[in-house]
Amino acid sequence: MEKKLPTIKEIARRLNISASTVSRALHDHPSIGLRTKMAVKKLAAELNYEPNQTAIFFKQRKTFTIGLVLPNLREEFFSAAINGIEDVALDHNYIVLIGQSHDDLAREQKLVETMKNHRVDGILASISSSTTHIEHFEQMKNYDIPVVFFDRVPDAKDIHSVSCNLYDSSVEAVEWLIRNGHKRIGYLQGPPTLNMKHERLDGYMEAHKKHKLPVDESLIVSTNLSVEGTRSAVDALLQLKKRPTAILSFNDYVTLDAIQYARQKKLAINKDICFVSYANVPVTQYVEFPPLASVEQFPYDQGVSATELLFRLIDKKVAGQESPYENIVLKSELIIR
Amino acid sequence: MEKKLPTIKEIARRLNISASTVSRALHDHPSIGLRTKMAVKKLAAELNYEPNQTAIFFKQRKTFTIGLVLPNLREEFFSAAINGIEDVALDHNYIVLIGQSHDDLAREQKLVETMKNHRVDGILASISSSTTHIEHFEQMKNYDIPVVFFDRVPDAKDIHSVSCNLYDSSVEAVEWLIRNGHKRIGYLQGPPTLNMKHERLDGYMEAHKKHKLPVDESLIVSTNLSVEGTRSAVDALLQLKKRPTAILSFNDYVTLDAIQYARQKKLAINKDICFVSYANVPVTQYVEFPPLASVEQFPYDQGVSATELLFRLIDKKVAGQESPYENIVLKSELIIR
DNA sequence: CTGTTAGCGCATTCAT
DNA sequence: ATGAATGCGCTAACAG
Repeated sequence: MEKKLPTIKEIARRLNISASTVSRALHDHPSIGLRTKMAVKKLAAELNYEPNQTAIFFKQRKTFTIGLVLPNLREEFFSAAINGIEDVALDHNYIVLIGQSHDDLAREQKLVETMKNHRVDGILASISSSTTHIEHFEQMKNYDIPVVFFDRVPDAKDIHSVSCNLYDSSVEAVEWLIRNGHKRIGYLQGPPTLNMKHERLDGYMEAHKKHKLPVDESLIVSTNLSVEGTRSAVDALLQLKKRPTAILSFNDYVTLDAIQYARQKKLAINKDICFVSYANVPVTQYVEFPPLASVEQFPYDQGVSATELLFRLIDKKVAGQESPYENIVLKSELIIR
Repeated sequence: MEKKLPTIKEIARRLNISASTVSRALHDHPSIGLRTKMAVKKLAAELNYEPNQTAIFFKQRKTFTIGLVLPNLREEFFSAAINGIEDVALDHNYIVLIGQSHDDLAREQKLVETMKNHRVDGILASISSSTTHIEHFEQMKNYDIPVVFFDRVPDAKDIHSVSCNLYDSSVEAVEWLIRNGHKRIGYLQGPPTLNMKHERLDGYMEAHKKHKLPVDESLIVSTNLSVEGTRSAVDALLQLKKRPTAILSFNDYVTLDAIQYARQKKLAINKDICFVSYANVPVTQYVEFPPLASVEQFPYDQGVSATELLFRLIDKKVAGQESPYENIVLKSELIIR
């Protein structure tokens, strides 16, 4: 049975006044007689009247909803980011529509499309590893839906973004390894789509340069982030005649797989081979051999910052102003255990 | 600058026909002349016309949105559940509004309220550990918004739910410990709000009974799931004159904290003390001393099942039928490493 | 085959 | 101080 919620009209009918009077009374409009105002409020309370937000959204052409598109929620990095996003959104009386791309471009496109259909007021996105172009996001300009990328930011101009600068920490991480006596340091990078800014690699190079260490190209390998991809990449490093004594790797998840594999290959972790990584996810505290150091990327703060930026864009949009592209860069921090 | 998207009216105006004709043409209504139909479709394509879904939602009194309220996303259990939920939702062309209660009743209430304001078509919920009543969910009946609880299901009648039966697996888990020679088995339970069905405890008792082992009340302790809560609970067990040789504990997260604490206390894990747990979360594969066994609760399947049930309720609602309360119970499974 | 009318729930402009 | 009229974008009942 469809229940019928009381509407402003129903109240008007019962009181023999017009709907607009009811509307104004409810909004404490100054030019409403106290008597009628009281009567309206009283009846509204009795009937448990609540304005139908969807009607209001429809009229105002706003939904008080933001869309969040990200690769997955499994990684603690993203769930931490959501905490920041949700906190800011709730402060603004907004709520979050969520969608996981599972690193699949087609799914990401479908999600963006669906969110557009729902007329979200803005979109936050961290792109999938298979995202080779961002037309689906750029389309949003036609609908006046601002998009802010965070963490996994595409290599494009004319976008808004929030991310951590990994260059400095990368230099620092590699220098730390060098100071600890390592001379052959492998670099296990992620898939090309996620390496577009080369910050990690540039940092790796710079540290070598500063310490006058030659860079051996064969020490640089890639994984698509899958367990198998990581294993074969690590395998390539271990097969080398002169194998590395340390590996800088894309993120903690990859590193855990890498460490597991190295152990299977009977290497003594932190002795035969050391690992330094990115993300600094909390679960690593429970594992036997966590990376010796990891670059904290402050997911919560990125989430907060991205969402705040998005709200600035939304506010400007309703004010009819153009916004210059903003690319906020936060600092990262090397955490040594 | 507010862009103006083409509307059905605009098309009508340009073609000097009525809006309803345009609407029908776009929907391939049978009784529309081929010529006008083509003309409409052609112009619509040229203008990149897309129906304004929010208007349609408004008219149909549906939002194609479901609300998901859960304690947090950090636990892999919940993020796995979301995968199931999202997959089913997307199949139905629905999208998911998300909200984390962070185990705070007030926040849970606010989230439910907000989702109601957004007129979600249904709500999926896993209650917070501080949820002592469910009035805020029951209120949803007044708005014809069906609610399905999953995993953390409140102890109430007249609700819909999907959960795992933990009784059998609990018996099995404890019996497994007993068969492995343990005679004093501690039980580290969660907060009272999450133990309402006592399935774990009943199973624990039953296994003792079957094997004619006495149950020592002092072996049963509780944690509020915080690290400190878990530590002091474990501490209580370790302080006992006759300390347990094994502990059955609320879930893997609690267990990881418990194990960490036991190690700090210089106990040899799996020798001085063994752990068996619930949830079987994947991260445990990376840790040095995972629980020896864990009860798989199939979060993905729970998510799928709960969402399917929710859609059945939504469909019946639009068909104007009453639905009997459904409480789906899935099997759990003890996974031994 | 197509147009006219009405209405979803609300806010707002223009009258009175 | 209040009511009538209008419109947001779309669909559908009713009329030709």
